[in-house]
Amino acid sequence: MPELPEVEITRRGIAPAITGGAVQHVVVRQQQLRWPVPRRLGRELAGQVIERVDRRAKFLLLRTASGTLITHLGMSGSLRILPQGTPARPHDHVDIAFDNGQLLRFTDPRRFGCMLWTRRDPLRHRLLVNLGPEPLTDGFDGDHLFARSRGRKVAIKQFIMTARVVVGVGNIYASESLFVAGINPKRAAGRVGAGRMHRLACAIRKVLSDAIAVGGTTLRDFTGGDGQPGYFQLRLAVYDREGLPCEQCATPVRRIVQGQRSTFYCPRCQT
DNA sequence: AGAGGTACCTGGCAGC
DNA sequence: TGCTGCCAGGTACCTC
Repeated sequence: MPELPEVEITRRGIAPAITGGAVQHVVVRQQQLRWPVPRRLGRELAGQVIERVDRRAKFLLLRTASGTLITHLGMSGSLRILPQGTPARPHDHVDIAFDNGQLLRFTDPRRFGCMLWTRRDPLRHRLLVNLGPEPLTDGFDGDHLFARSRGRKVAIKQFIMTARVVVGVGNIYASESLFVAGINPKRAAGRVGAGRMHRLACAIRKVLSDAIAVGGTTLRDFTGGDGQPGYFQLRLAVYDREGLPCEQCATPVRRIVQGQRSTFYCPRCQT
């Protein structure tokens, strides 16, 4: 479900409800997520005040004075604020109850998400320490993409989905960004010139920030952290539009598979 | 070092 | 109606 915009929407949805709140107790119904939920999570969190809710890549960081909850929504996860006492439904794996009566509920049918705890600087955690720059901050631009891609034969689409290169570009927005930049997704990363890399970096920024501005892309049942469905669907130019006319030239949008993931592009506009 | 494939898991849907 | 097979937003980890 979530790409970076959806994770950011979730962060903005839950942060006002839980920042400054003290954790009353934690209920873990399903410990087997991507990695096991630590048994000590409830003990560590009980009584702690959430000082900030940060995001790094697609990880959400719930910071307290004694440690940080690191969570990821995987493919199908969501975090929502609910009133305490809301009955749990299937796949509601973790509840964090707050002393103000609120409940932060983690739901994840496919269980590719995670909930971990660290007492150390979370940015030095093994899952975060090797991540590339955030696409919406200053450390990311065309020069960075150009420098990192020289000599690389991997397809540009897979290159921009590599977390060590840049974080937060998932399967949907990779296709969309390449369409905006007019680059064929099959092109070797090392054979995209500096000017086009600049355009690509701009396209990634624009696609992601537009998606955040409209509340994420609605796919199936995505809902933001405030429980409001992401109804304001960003119109996607190519993703999931196989055979439909390109909005620029009317050529049918093509679907291919790269690295076992679907890619959509216009064979005429993207070279 | 880089490229490519596998693994984790469930649900929805098309096709028969 | 019910079965089978395929597809899905992510990413760590394995081998070659």
